[in-house]
Amino acid sequence: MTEGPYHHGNLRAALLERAETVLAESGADGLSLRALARDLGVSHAAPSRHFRDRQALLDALAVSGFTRLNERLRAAAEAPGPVPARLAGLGRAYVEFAVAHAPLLDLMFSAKHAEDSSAELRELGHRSLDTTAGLIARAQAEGLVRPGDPARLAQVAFSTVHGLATLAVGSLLDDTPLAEATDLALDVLLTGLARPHR
Amino acid sequence: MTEGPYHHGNLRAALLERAETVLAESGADGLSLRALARDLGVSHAAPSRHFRDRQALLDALAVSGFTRLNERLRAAAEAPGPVPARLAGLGRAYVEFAVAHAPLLDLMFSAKHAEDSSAELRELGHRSLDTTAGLIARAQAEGLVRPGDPARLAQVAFSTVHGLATLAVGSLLDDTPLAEATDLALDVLLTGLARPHR
DNA sequence: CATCATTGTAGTCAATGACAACATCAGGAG
DNA sequence: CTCCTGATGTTGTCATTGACTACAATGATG
Repeated sequence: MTEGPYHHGNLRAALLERAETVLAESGADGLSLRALARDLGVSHAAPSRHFRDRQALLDALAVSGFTRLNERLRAAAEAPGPVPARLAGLGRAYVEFAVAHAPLLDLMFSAKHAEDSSAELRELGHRSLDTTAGLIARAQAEGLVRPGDPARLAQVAFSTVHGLATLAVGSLLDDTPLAEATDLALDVLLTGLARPHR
Repeated sequence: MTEGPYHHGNLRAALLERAETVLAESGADGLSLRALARDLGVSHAAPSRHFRDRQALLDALAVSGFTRLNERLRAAAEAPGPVPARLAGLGRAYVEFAVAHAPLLDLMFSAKHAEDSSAELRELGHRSLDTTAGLIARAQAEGLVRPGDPARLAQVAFSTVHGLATLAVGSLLDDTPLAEATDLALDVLLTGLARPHR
């Protein structure tokens, strides 16, 4: 009404940034395009210039989330040290990220994305799996992990940590400290993946 | 307008039944109290007599889902046969249920429930874990599973199958048949849980 | 300077959740 | 039998929201 230039300057980025905050605080259900516009001091229809509809914004958030997650995972996978320790680090990194950004993870794995961005999200999800599969393949080469398609073993590893994060967010771990539950899960997982000796 | 007795007779049950169908077909986001009322031929405010608000209906659906899931799990746990086979059956039963009722599972584990029903949901979630823990304790008694708090080992087992179901629903298993992914995950899990020989 | 795609605004519509006031019905108290 | 009362359903209304349309300001480009 009273101030500011006609054009915001970088509304798209501002929308995404504000949306991330709201998502973290109130979950995806609490995200309203009009509320975002109000927060940023623009008109209620301005967001539509950057996101076709609400779902498009949610999709963009999911993409951003996967990108950041993949960076973390790659960093963990490329850390120095023996391969099994790196695998465990990868798992811990995933659980930490998932619990710290629970509503975002929900978005990332929720199955209701537009057809086109769905392809991109699958692609990004695969990158997470590929990172894990790469490390598993390396462990196999060192004779530390059972033989088998690394991609499929990565699915199993991923399932374990993702499920654990879900339980944690859902308050189903009770008084078990998350770190302890994570360590136990990773121990069971890595033991199960290990090459059967003898 | 033109027909039917003033009182529906069993609106609450009818709402829940219809809501389950809509949930399965369109997900939780597609659930509208007014649409339900239209479907059942009652006025738009009638549902409010049975569910304080939309969330209360979703909570009731989640409770119903957990109850049915627990029945399935109990049946699998009490099936005849050796304990390890029953553990695997329990896992398969979970994955099947989760994939067949993906939006319902989302609801059950989504963290945005009213404070009071949240307690009931946690309680029901624990029953699932307890069923698993009971079977694990039995396996420990037979010397088949590593020592340790059965409740915590059950958390790990639960994580694995729940995460696997999430991956499957999110189309992240690619062309891997779900049954094969499940078998592999259960093999890794049960191997990891097994008592370390020697 | 003139043009025009981009970006933002103002106005509108239908759908929805929530609420309030009123209507109907069933069953018990007297 | 009559009256009362609580449970259940209806009608009316409001604010919020997503989506759409027409219009306005901006600034890049020729």
